[in-house]
Amino acid sequence: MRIRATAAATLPSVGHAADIGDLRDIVGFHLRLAYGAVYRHFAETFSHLDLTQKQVSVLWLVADHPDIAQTGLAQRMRMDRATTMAIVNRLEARGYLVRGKSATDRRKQTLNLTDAGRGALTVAKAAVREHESWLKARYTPAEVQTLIELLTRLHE
Amino acid sequence: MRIRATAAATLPSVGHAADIGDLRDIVGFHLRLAYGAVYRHFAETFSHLDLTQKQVSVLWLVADHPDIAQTGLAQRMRMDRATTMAIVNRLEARGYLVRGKSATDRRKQTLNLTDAGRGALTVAKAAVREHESWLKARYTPAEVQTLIELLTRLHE
DNA sequence: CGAGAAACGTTGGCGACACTAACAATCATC
DNA sequence: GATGATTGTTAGTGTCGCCAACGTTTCTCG
Repeated sequence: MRIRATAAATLPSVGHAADIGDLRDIVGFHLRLAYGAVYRHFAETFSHLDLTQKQVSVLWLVADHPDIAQTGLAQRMRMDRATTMAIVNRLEARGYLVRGKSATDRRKQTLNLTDAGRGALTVAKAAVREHESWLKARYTPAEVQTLIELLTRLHE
Repeated sequence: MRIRATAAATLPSVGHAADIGDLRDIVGFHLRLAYGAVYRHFAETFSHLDLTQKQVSVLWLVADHPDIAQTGLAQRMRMDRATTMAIVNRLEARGYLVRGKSATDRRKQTLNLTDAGRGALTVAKAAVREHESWLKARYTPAEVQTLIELLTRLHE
């Protein structure tokens, strides 16, 4: 991700009146914009950690599921096997997790966090909480539940 | 995007029981999964057209706003100027839109659809309708409204 | 049991995008 | 009229999604 503390925005600021016509009725359009906004804020919040959403999710899942295989990760995150490889490689190179041999199935490998990985995850979780409260600030608790419920129907 | 009619999925199918632990409470996580699911379905629906969400959105917006400048597009779609360039270049290369000189401001350029672009948009809009009904099939009309409303708060 | 099918990890390649950084031309403003 | 901002542009980097193909290992089924 490589986020700098940066200035020099090339992203034109929107003066709050950009009409988008019929596009306003397209759920997919709003989903994309919302995703983009959240993605950007996440990147900001994590600029000091140099971690992406994906990377944090992987650390998180590996912590929750020791000895998980790459395929398990891929399933839970709806990722391609190849993409999973790339992410695991990156995290392994940074010393946040290690691959091991599976005892039960020699095709598989186990994934586990290192101490450094656990440390990074702890810091990352704090940042996630911050990010989430930025996000949730626009909603009542009930609305948050509704939103999660509605989004879940989309990916289940 | 380059979508083939394809077989040979490298994306492991998920057997509907993938537990994700605490991650279940993270709005951002659901948003990412939902976005991914919608993105994938969109790509499928548009495989015969070879158009991405972004490209369709740009065609749509240019049709609604003749003579719009690239900055206008970028604002409405929350895109980087550089990214906007890339997309406009692609669409121009395919003969779907043309750049022209602005009469009022010689820094700006006007964007307009060609006949081919209008034709593509017409077909694309039909595909969008199909895509949207796939998406909306999981919701009541009221829920659709709620979802749009909640998502809008995230990007406005 | 043994052969073929399936799963797992791996690699390489392509395309889409986001973001940065820097530049020239053109306004806008004082 | 000089200064600073805006617009389009190019170039580069990094993330990620998907496909294709391969070797190893396991499963399935005749």
